[in-house]
Amino acid sequence: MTIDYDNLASGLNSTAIHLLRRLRLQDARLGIGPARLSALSVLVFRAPCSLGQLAEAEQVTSATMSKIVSGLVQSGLVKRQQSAEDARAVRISATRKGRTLMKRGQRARILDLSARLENLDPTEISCLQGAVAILRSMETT
Amino acid sequence: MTIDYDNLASGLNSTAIHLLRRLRLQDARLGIGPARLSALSVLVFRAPCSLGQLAEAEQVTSATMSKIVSGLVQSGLVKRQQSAEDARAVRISATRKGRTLMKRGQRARILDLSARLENLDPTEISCLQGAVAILRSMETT
DNA sequence: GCATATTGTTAGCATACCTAACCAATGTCA
DNA sequence: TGACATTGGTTAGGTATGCTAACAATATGC
Repeated sequence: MTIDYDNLASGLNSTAIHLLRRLRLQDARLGIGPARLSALSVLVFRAPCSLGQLAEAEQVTSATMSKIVSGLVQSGLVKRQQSAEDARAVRISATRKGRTLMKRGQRARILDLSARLENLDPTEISCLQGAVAILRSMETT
Repeated sequence: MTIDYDNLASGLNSTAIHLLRRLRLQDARLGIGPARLSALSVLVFRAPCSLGQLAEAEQVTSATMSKIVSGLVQSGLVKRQQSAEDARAVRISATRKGRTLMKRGQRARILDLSARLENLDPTEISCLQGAVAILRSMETT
């Protein structure tokens, strides 16, 4: 059996981009875009970290992450603090406002994507969960 | 059994954004980004269409799609033609160069994402294929 | 014929990505 | 100890991509 990897790759590209476009609409109501939300969730659900660590977790350059963080700081969702171990580095953590927004953000997702997920049967759900896990493991390969 | 829809939704968001970031790096070598590639693939693998139809297929506004198409036209990958049925409308189709690129693009994906897909076992592959199909059907819900 | 709806383009704005350049702090080695 | 290399982060410049608003041309329906 020949597996059409190209077709699958193309399908992943297209579904990913469409999914993000839909989520972008939802996120706009929170006044925050996908990149900022993704970075903020790392800080809220994992731990405060350095800018370089955050950039690595999010797979962008530190230049890009510096800008994303600046936007988050401006919105009062995260704060930059001088690192105790290294004077070059900064430690970035979520503010109370940022943590609250993540909770509200999750609520908004329930109304849209999660609601659509609820229309699926359990095999489809576990299929998606499996796909997420696979793609995650591929990220670290 | 309680399904954590929020966690799955969040996982889908995060894996989608990371996947696209990785693809963006690859696509830059082809001189085309994910949005243009997605639009081009609609024209190549489905059919030429109007700008509004393309915008709808890609779930963006016609203003956005006008810009994406302008970039594709500038790269010689698609062409705009006056519609025969409606003087307001344009008909957008892939050029030979655009069709060739889709083939070459697919080849380049083999070297990156497709290559990583090749490391997966068949159950993982069919899981991803299933996920793409599920997400596609969710798009039209 | 005229009011309204449709189609697509452009302007303006914001976000998100990159590379390049730069500076300060830290680490390494003779 | 000091010269040099590396690290960490910021800013500038540029491109792409998303939106809304405004507009012109065309199509539709009364």
